[in-house]
Amino acid sequence: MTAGTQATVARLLEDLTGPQREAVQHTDGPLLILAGPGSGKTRVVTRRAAHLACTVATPEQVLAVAFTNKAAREMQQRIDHLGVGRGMTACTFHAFCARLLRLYQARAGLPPGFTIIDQDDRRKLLRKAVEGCELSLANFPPASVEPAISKAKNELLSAERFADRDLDWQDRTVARIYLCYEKLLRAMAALDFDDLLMRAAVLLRDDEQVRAELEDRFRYVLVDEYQDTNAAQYTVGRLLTRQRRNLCATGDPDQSIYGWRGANLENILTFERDYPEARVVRLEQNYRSTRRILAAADSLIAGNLRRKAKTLWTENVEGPAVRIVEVETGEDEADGLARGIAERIREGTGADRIAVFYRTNALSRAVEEALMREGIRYQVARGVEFYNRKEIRDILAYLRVLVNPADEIALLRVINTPPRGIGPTTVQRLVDLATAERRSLLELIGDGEAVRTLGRSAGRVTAFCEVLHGLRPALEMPAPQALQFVLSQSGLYALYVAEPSGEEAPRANLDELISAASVFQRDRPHASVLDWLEYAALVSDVDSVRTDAGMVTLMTLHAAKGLEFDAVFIIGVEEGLLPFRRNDEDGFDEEEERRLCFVGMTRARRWLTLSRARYRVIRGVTERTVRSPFLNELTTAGVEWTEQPARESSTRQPAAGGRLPADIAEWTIGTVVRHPRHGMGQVLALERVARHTHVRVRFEDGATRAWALEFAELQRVDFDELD
DNA sequence: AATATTCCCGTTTTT
DNA sequence: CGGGAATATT
Repeated sequence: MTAGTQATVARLLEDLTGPQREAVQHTDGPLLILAGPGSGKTRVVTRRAAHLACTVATPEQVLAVAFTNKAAREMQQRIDHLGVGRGMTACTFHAFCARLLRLYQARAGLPPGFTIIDQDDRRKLLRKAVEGCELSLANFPPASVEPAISKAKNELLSAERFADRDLDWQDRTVARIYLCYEKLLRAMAALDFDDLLMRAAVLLRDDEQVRAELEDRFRYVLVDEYQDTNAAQYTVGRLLTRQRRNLCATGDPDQSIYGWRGANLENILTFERDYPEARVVRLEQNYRSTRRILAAADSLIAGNLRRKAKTLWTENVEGPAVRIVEVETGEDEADGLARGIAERIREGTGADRIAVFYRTNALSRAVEEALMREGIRYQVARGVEFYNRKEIRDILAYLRVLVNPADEIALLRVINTPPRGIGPTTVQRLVDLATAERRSLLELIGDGEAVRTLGRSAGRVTAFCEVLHGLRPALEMPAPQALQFVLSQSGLYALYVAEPSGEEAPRANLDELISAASVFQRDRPHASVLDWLEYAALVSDVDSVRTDAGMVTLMTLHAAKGLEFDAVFIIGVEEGLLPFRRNDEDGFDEEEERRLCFVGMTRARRWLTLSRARYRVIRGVTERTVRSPFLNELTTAGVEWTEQPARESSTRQPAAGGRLPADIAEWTIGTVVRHPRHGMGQVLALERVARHTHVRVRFEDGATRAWALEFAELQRVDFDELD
């Protein structure tokens, strides 16, 4: 070891605690790092990667796999920052598998230029598959078949093998749909997200040579967020490290929040059984949160049974109380939140150090409005929404057709976008003809003779074909130029940008897409349009969240994993919302919901507020809510409950001797009420009489009384006030 | 064929 | 409430 290397190694081990240092210095053999929130895991992982790269391996031999693009990018940046380890691979599982499959495309039995389709396209295809099986879409909604097929793929069950098993009628039907769906995928040379993992896993499993090559290339493999791996990912990790067994898994069972996507908590819980010789390092000291926040989070997660017991501790200060705020309505909640944030900012916390988390994206709206009213700048992490915009999908579809002529979904999308007079009838005739002659649509469109049979529309189809042909040069261009070129030559520019009466948004979105492509191309100068498409298929909007932009960040609890903020507000902590419950749902997992809440809470460094509204507008209807059981589980002393008064509102009249509802929606049949003289009762009916609403109540004494709503001396009694 | 309208659906989280 | 698909209209 040279003196320079020695100095570097010393620097990598600087300011680490005992367990951290142990993990960083571990080189050969399996390693499990059980890392609690805020325990410096990323630091350990990146230092370890760098340490490997300057002691026992070259950077090229180290592979770090993360779960999200955001995590992968952060890892890459921090490794780069350490100055050693440039040339290391850090990417998501899906990206890694996609790259693998491109590299060994022929050996994997895949067509060149295969398309990666997203959930939307997958739904469309699934729909087609259901129809192809002559089943009713009502009985087999694609959205309900999807999880079954996804699960099968996660378990490396091909359609054939799936169909081979002993199945009940329901599953046999799913098997038929699965087979048909696979046929459609093959026909359009496409893979869905699950295929990427499955095909890569199968390739590694069945192709000795490929595996040997990869094992030789990647000698040290690091899998972050191991608790979120599904069976296919688990297999990839295992197969990649079969000879050397240099698999380092890091994670925290208490932060497993992707069970709904097939993640198997068992993978991390049984790591020690899979790798009996594994070294296990526990990182339990928290450097992030105050004692009170940590204690509250710990008291919550203690309610879970399926976990590895762990003792979180910190030397940090006790800090301000964790606040639980209960308010009347979702609007009150948002208002109070905005005021709370404004106060934080006034007291000196930077806006970019503040975040609002919620269970579902739908909750962001009220918050956005309130923040706008307060004049607070914010950014919303919107998942895949950006890539679902019509204009974005349109332009990507053009590129897809160019790259993969078999991509029929993309072709059908662009054939009449912008409108060029090729209507459903013509399209149907083309599709039928293609099916009958067993030719691809694109081929057919380029066949003058076949097109001529279309009669009047023939000219338009030919014109479209020429447009496509004219777009071909885009394939040779850098991504941003290719996008520009397609935009102008396809007619999309005229449709979305030049259109004087058009909206602003499409233009801005297209601009954003092009600048994203520029950034991509700048970082990867040799990347092709195909690479860009692959990248675009595997990213989400969450990946572009900046934490240095002077803005408050709004995001889902899922997107919050791996981040930290000085002040965190979690809203909508209500039964059914957090924990989230669907009426019929079988897959409900309360422990996972609890972990989700735990993840959110442990993002906070100093201030943590959880709030809940008694009434919330859900799908346009005001509904009563019930306090989340999770709030009741925060039993530590450092938690402070607050009742926030309803905001002043012109619609809310002061009640005579009681609290009057803001509107009738607050009073539903069955609402429990208290009357100053008659005692407790329950609302029997609400009826409109002339310009008044009458409320009819049955009291404990058995009597039924009725008043006009504005004169009733009734006070609503909330569930949680009853004991 | 394109646009306007209605209606009906479902309704989480992300690669 | 809001998006998408089916239906009506121009």
